[in-house]
Amino acid sequence: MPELPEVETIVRGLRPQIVGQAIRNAELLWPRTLVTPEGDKFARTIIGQRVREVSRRGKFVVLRLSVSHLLIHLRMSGDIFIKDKPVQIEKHDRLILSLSNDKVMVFNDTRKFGRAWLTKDPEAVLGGLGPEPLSEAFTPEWLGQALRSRKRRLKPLLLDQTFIAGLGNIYTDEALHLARLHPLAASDTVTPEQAGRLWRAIRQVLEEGIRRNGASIDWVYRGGDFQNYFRAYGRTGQPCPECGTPIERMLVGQRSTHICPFCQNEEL
DNA sequence: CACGAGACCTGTTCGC
DNA sequence: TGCGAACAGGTCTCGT
Repeated sequence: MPELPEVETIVRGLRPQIVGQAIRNAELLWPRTLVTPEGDKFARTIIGQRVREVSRRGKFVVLRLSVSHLLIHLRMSGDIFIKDKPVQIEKHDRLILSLSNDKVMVFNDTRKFGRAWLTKDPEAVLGGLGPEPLSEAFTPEWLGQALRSRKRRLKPLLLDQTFIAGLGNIYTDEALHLARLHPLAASDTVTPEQAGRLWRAIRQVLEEGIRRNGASIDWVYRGGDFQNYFRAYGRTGQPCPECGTPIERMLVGQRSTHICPFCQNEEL
């Protein structure tokens, strides 16, 4: 489910409900969800700490606690809910934190890919991430130079979280379509003009995604409606919004990829 | 360094 | 109707 705009939407919803609350109890229902620390040390360490701040780094939800950080990555199917006590455990609930305001934070994750870290050194987990695409550090010049310094196909490079943090399959397809760039184009051949277009497109699709509270697909519905404004993603056979040519689906690095063969044609 | 394949999981949809 | 295959918003690890 979640890419940068979906995670940002979740963080914004979470923040006012849990900042300032103390953690009264912790239940780990699927042990593999927790990368660190081992077993019962988790509950012992987290109980009693207070939530100081809720933020996002790339696709990670970051809870700064009194003495540790709790990092959560939702991967494909993870989601976080705040519920009133008493809660009954639902199918696929993996981690439950009881708070001092009689609410409960539930991490639910159908496919069990999601992961959490409780650590005093969040940089050990987040340190390898590339720049935040909505930050000042992400400039057209930086992007152009970074693309030229590698020799990769554009789409897998944009999906690489050590290159830029936060893009996933949807927003990458959307950004490449908006920038009129082919997902297989070699990064070291992108001109400054094209890099500028890509920079604008990335900013634009992420900002619109956030404005629309993310995208809701399949059975995962969170209220976002960006899925109604997709240009390319998931629109195989439907007309390109720019030129009417049917959108085509192809495979790039094992990920399904959607392009307009007319607009995104710098490849052939 | 770049890339493909397979793994990790459960659930839904598609094709015969 | 039934049943296996394909597919899903992510990332890691291994082999070439």
